[in-house]
Amino acid sequence: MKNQLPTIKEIARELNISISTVSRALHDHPSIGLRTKTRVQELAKRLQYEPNQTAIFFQQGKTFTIGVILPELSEAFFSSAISGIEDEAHKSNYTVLLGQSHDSVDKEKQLIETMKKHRVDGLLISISKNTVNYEHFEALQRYNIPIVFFDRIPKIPNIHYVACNMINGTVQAINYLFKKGHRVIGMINGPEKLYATKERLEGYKQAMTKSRLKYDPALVLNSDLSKESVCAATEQLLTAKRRPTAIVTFNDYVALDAVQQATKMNFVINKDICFVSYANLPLTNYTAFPPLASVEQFPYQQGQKATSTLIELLQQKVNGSNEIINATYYKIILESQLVVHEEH
Amino acid sequence: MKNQLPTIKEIARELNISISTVSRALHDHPSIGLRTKTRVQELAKRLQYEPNQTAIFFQQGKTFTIGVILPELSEAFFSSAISGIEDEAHKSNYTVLLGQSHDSVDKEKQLIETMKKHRVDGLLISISKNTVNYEHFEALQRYNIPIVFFDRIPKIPNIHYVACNMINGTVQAINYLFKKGHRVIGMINGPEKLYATKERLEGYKQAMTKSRLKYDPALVLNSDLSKESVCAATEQLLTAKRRPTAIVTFNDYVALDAVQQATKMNFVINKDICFVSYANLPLTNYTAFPPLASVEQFPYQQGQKATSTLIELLQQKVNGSNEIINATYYKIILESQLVVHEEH
DNA sequence: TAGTTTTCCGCAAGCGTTTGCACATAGAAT
DNA sequence: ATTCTATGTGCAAACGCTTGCGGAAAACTA
Repeated sequence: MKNQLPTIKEIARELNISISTVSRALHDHPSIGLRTKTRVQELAKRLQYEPNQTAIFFQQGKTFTIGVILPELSEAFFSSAISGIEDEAHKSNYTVLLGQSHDSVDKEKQLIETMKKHRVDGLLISISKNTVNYEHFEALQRYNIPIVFFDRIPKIPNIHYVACNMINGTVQAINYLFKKGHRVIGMINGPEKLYATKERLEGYKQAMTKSRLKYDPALVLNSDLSKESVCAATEQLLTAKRRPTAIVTFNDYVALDAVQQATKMNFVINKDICFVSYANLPLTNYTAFPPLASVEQFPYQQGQKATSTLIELLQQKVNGSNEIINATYYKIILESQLVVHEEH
Repeated sequence: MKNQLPTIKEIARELNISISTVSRALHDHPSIGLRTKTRVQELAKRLQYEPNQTAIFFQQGKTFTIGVILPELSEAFFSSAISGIEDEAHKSNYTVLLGQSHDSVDKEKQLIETMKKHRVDGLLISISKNTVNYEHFEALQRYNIPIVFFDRIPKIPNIHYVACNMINGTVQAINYLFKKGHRVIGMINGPEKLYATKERLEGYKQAMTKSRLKYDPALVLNSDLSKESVCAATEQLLTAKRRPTAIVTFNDYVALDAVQQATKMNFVINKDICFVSYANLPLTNYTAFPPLASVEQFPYQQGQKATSTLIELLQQKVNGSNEIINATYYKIILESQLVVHEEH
């Protein structure tokens, strides 16, 4: 009752042929006669033979597995992204090995070790927001494991990445508000060091100058995204002498907190003060005062694109001569897009 | 410039000892002299040697990988669950291979094939809501791959599972409403065939009879969770001659849709009509009229528990005599819990 | 000193597959 | 009949590692 799974060896024995013939027959190799080919295939089916992938992985030095490291699975953005990743990987018969860093650098390093051990063919990474040191990524070069970063990308030169251009989306957001007559527009931005924060600020500046409103630094506040800091920022903006009539917030959650705070301060939403944000989460359909518009960042598509890029990279590695120093790096920018919710 | 990774073979050659000695030295095997042990370990470190896991996987017939199949990663419940799974697996040095079925039976079958190919040690599954046939799970028995189902569990006898008892939570919900003075309590339930639906109904009946309110089938409506069907159900309940003053809804999203519909019909929420639901999503903090209370189902904990159970099962397989017919099946029930939001 | 134990290490098999190469058998061409 | 080409098939090595077993050298016992 060993219940051992059948191997090509058994098939070979039972048919009195060599294992190499069996292997080739199973792969439809041209140099195998039709007779034996069918005999083998039929017995294989009867025995419910399935190749032992671990043996093949080992033998081929390839696992058809891509590792994914991201900060937090339960965040809507990332769960959409991983969804796109998984779907895209599955199309090309790759599987997804998963790890979340919980925004901890240590965990991130550990995960990279694990991925390395598991000999993933490639890696998709969205870095932890505390990561400032990038050696652990570079170490992977030795192993010839390509990485494609997505969304949260490190600031080092020679990397592949997929990201969403927030500048453009921000410009659209400001222009939208401008067209609705707003002239004093505030911004509650994210943590200063984040790339995403910089891009939003950049977009803000561009749009303001283009609209011939001058850029007033007092109207742009950073927050660490906690409820407290958002409320504080909201209060500061709404009590300033140059009070904005509209505020662009770092994401939908920030917008919701800000709306709450503004309401508490007896401002009438969409009359005294309007909000526009990023993310376009489904929940905004249900809130009393959703942001007037949201900049959509297409997490699912980002995930898909990052995955297809990685897989392309992997194909190149197989086909091309091993040692072409691949001097070209993919830097893929998806455009963000303003989605307007209310039409009144 | 082959950039080949070092193997124990190289270490052996360089030190003029056998590979078995190297292997044992690396594993701190007692029968290796301290001298050679340190020599080996130092060279290994210098060469940045790392064992080739795929070789080990193959050799040991074990991958330290657990497969996870669930319907939809971007649903809040499942993204929390996977988060718990990943965290728990990581604690025991297991990795997570991921697949989402998108509630499609075919995809689910494919994924099981993939997982089988990858020789995962065990499987965690939350079945697609369309799955009625369970052969593809049973086929895994042959491979000695244990499965632990979680949350969405199939109706077959001999399985391991982790689930959340919704009966109790439902009873709590009804009692809560009862204490607040409600005597006519409606329910917008989910798709009829779902186990979760049955449990909620069961809890509803129990609580109603216990509170000496008789069970009125007209007050319980099923929905397919789409916005349309929820609105229809809401309308039907609110226009019935025996109109409920409170409604228990299948989950928070349903509650939000129902609230919208009720508002549209000029009912004043929390006065004319109250809502209680399941899930306790964070978004409910932000909505204008969140449900008064929510039954929390602890997805993260469910994920954790399912994972630790599976790992325990895997240990047993290793230790115990191979052929103990393990007649005991884990049937783990977490208790749901009512979380009250408003205190007025 | 001879026998006994302990300490340390190497040999080789085995895990399941793929694949370059040699080789056998057939029929075709000379 | 002899040489030549297809056409099939088998041999054996390789992938990197673990592990049972046997055996040499060193340490100890009497």
